[in-house]
Amino acid sequence: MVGAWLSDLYEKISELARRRGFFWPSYEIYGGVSGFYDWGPYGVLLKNRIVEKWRDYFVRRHQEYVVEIESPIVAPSIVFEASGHVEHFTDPIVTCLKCGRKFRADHLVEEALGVSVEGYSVEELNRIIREKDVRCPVDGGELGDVQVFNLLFKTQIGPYASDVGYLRPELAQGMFVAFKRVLEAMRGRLPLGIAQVGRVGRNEISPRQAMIRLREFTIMEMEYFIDPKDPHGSCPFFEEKSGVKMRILTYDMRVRGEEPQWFTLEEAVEDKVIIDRCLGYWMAVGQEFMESLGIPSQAMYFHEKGAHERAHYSSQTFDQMVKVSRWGWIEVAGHSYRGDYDLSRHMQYSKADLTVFKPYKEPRIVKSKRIVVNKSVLGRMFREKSLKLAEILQGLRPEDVEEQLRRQGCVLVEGFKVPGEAIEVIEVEEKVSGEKIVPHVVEPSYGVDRVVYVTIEYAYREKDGRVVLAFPRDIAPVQAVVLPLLENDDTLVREARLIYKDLVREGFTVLYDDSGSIGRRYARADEIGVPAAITVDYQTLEDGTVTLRDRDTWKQVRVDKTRIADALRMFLRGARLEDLGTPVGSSTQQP
RNA sequence: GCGGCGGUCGUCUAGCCUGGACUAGGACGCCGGCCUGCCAAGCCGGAGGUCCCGGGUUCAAAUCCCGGCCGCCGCACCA
Repeated sequence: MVGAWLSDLYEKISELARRRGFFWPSYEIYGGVSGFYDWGPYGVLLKNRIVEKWRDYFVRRHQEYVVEIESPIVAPSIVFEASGHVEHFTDPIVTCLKCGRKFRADHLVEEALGVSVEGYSVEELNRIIREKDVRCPVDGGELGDVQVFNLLFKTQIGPYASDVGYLRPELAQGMFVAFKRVLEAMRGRLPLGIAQVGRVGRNEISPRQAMIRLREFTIMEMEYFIDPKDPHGSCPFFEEKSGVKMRILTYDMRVRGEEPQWFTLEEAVEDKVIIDRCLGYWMAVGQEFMESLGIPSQAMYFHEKGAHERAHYSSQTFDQMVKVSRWGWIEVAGHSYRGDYDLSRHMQYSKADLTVFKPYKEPRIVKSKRIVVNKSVLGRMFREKSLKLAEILQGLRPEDVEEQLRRQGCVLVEGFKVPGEAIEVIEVEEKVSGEKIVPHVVEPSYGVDRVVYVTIEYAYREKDGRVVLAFPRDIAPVQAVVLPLLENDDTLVREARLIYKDLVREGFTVLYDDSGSIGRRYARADEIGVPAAITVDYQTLEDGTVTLRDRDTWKQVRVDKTRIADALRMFLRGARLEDLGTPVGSSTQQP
């Protein structure tokens, strides 16, 4: 019974979503294109509130260290060459000419021949397949040529075809490329979190599962830059969350066939289940963030990826999983330890200095040797060769120069003898006040569309044959509905319109509804998850109070209309209904 | 991309097998009016359909055939 209910929960939600305007497949009037979804009016409101909640948990509460930026969707190809996506986001695929099935060419060759072909080019894979006569593992059919599937959306920047651009498949590169600027703006200190919310594109081969797997979607992501040698200083808020409990399934546990286990953050880090304090901290924040959206902690766990399952940049990754009715456990976030891979690669490709200066507590005196070239002597001796020679001499190791001078009184360079009077090695004392380090990065990255979907799924209730979306009050797309008890009484209608306008002026997202019976209107509002209903009735005309109804209990209290905005604000923050006014007797069944 | 199943007002669906009387019917929802003193009540009226798209067979196609698109399931894929 429960299974049957669960299995069509997805159907019910997509039907509701289309009917009431939460989401639907894009380009419907042209037949649709898979992998693209529109968010409708209430979907956008809900999504915005969830994004705002994420900002609150990840950015605002850590504003001393975490800032948000926005960077472009399109990047020049070099960015994704540096990031490794041009190389690694590409799969070599072969098609069986007999049955049409597609396979990863490298996997097939490795399985068939038992040798590693990692890093082989398409041509090499093709040659091996022909030489060794690798065939379709299903029906033994001959294989076609190896093709390359790159999941990056490719485009062109400006009028020249040679200016290749790509749509970003993740936000991270935007933060890495802008790292130097943001660090400067944040006065050069670590730890530094750079967050971003934005659209990305991945040209999936065959996306399905509604908005669980899309070709274009929104990510909420943070790159948290730390000094790897200072695990404690990198996570100054660790203690606040050290008791947060998370269900974790490590790779080893998975191999042994075990179930996820509960760990406090502190245990997980101490037991080395999580390799880094910051990684663990942000997982704990992520756990609380998802719980604040109404996802129970039992319906979540963190799934550690094995070495071969991880992305090319990661040394540990946990997927944050949430259970949904139709597809079982799905990934809503990835929590990765990216090390210094990305910054190092961008330093290499851009030649920019992306290091962070880490001051010592006390400046250190460092003695070092330096080569001093006497250019006037050198110039007189070697004339036009002297500039070139000076450059080479400066590049030598001081110790080697010293050694040569001591042994033979001169330095041999390019076949020339440079005598002692033209070059000497001196010892200098330098005050060094710090060192340059390449920060490591911890990355929590959320797929917004999936998060919104699971939020809807966990908010879905059926009550007396009616559908209620019981969103947590503070993320409900619409916060209140204002209703005159009867639609044909001008006095009630006028009063309700005034209250509606007042609430709009106060900054709330509010509906006004006077069409149909009061019960129908409550039901309509419940269906899109409006947490509060404010009804103007005949008592309002007498004593100026209105009723405030709780979507989840259907209980009502009377509140003075002049205080309704405050009461609503408190209600949305989680105040108990009973504390906001005087109870209305069970009014539902009165004759 | 392969295989299976499916696609009809906003939504859910009847009709399809067995081609024609289908001017594609119903329910819910939506809009307007009446009624209604608190949980999808009732009455009247109304709007709303490329029967997924294209081609074919036929005197005649929502219905049969082929191709495509989209969806679901399985396989493959998912840095």
